[in-house]
Amino acid sequence: MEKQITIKDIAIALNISTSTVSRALRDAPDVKAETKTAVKALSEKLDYQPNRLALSLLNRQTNTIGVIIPNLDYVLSTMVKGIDEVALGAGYTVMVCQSDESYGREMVNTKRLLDSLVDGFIVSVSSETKVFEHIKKIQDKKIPLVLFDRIVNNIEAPKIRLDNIDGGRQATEHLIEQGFKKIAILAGPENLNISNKRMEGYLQTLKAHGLRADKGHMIHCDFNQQYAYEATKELLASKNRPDAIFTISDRMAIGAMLAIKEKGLSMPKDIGLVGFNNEPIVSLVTPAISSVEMYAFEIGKATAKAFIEMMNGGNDMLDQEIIIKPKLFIRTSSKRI
Amino acid sequence: MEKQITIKDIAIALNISTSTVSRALRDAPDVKAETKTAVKALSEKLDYQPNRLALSLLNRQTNTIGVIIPNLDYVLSTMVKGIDEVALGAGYTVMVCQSDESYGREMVNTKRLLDSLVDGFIVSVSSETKVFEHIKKIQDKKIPLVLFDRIVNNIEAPKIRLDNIDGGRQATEHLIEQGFKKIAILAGPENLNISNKRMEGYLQTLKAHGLRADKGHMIHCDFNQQYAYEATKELLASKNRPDAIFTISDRMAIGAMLAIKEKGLSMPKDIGLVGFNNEPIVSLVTPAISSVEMYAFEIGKATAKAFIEMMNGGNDMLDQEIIIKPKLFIRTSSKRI
DNA sequence: AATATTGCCGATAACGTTACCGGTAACGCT
DNA sequence: AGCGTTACCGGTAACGTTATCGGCAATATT
Repeated sequence: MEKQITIKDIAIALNISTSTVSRALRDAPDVKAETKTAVKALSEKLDYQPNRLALSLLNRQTNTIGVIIPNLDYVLSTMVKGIDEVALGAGYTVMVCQSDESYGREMVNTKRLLDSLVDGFIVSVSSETKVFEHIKKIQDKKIPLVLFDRIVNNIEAPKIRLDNIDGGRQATEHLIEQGFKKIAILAGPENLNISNKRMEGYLQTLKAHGLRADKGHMIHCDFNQQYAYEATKELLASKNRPDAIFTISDRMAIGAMLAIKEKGLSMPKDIGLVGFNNEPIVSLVTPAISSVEMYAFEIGKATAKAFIEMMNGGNDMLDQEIIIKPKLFIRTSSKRI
Repeated sequence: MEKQITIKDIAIALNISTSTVSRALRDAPDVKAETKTAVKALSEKLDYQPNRLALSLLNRQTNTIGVIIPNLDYVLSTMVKGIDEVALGAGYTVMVCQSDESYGREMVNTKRLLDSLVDGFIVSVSSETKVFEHIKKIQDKKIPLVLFDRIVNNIEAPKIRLDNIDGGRQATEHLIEQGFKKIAILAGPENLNISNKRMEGYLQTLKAHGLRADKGHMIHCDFNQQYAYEATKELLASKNRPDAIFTISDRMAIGAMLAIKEKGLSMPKDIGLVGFNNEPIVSLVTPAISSVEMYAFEIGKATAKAFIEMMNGGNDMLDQEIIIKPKLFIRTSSKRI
């Protein structure tokens, strides 16, 4: 709010031109050593900081990345941390905007950042988003875009994501190995890609082992422990009660656990349980819950790296898809043998 | 990256001056209606968006708030959500930078945002920060600053925080009421204000009830469940074993719970436990943990409101301190009667 | 001695926008 | 007819910075 120190101030004080000040500060070869030291000394003394707005206007780049995410839960926070780390190292500042799982908010955020404020976008779409015009608008303006985690298939951009099918496969495979026969799945909203992929892995694995996928054992519910709790209560009350539950998030696993305990059933004897994300919490509850680690921090770092590579002219990356392999951590909740 | 549409393009296309285009777009009174409609139609067609950088350079304001926080845990995420909501409504964009509890990162982030990128700061300092020159620098430049949650006392700025003493008091009072006599406290790093205040409430309450505060029952440890777990193991092994533990965060409470269970002790019979933050998780573990709700979302909203008020010329707010009252939620882990 | 090269620096334009000043034409008033 | 008023619009400067060009000495080259 105070008047900023500018190169003009320094120029006037030293009775030289702003051009020379600018050159001296950037150590250009055609400035007398004497002048350079004088300029540097004074700018140090006045605590001169170049105005990044002016530079951005001139260079048409802000060194800022717009990150749009649906919320700040454990997984996404961790991913953002990874993005942050790499971006900072490469000289970028990160602007994080939460869409709060709302399509409207996502659009508003995109529009705001689009007004020449960011050099590019890193986006994970909200679960509510079904139309992608705002995303395509980014690309129409030829602004670099990288998608991560919750990706959109029919958009041509570098994509960094977990191998969700494999995650679903590992969880299901493990439950089958442990002797569970009637494995239910608690999935997320119906149009949520990551959820559907995990379910795909689940279905593939059941089929591969000649097991039938019971329609009543495939539940879609909101990404939320309360819903998971209620859905599990229903599952446990149904006449074809499952003997294991695979939930596509740890929050949901904990909701399920609550319902299981309430029913007086024990894990893993009566019911096996496997979650997803491998949040720290799963090893702190009793019984500790098996869960699929998705390496969120690594995904974040890989995303930022892909973004930076793209900024450095990697337009050949448009069809690249980096797929991180998950890994199941087996704990008490599902370990029978 | 693509050439942006500017008022110049519109001016040339309509064969008028940029000044007129600018006025037409802003509905200035001295533009012919005919011209206005032509300008608006064309700018609509070309999808013209004003360049915020140019505007910011001109007006010396970016409509951006720099938010600096130590990490993105549950509490801070929730606070950021509150800040976001209010800021967005007031036309501000929020730039969130994590310092990762590191003094160095905090300084770097502050410096970056200071380069004429943000109109003001909303800061929660890292637990590692003991020197506040970077914060004072913000004020030297007369840039609005609001502190929240982890505040710094000897800086004159609006402060929004929880009544941490009262939180510590409520937790301790409750444990005493339930008949616990030897109440230990697991606190955070020694220079962390919020931790010290909660401990102050704890000490005050013990004293008020004529209870002695055992030095060995006051543990400082890192803000982290692993450390809490180990600290609790030691506590339980000591000859003067406490009969209740108050931890200043829920993460620590869960670490403590692990150690208690491992030792084969039961809550609340052998040991009472109270946490802080009231994260959703505490009601999902067994036993459910009593915890002090700190209304993080409200604190976030109040912070952003104070910030905006300050931007609108409220320099009289410099000594204002908004203090949110916490509320203990009693659950099984501490309920004896 | 004439020319070329080098070292150093200043002026200008540009990035996109708006505030401010000024100008022109048409019209109304005396 | 002469003046002021109104409606509308254009030109310029400014925000802070750097790229580009050009200029002027001093030195080096032939």
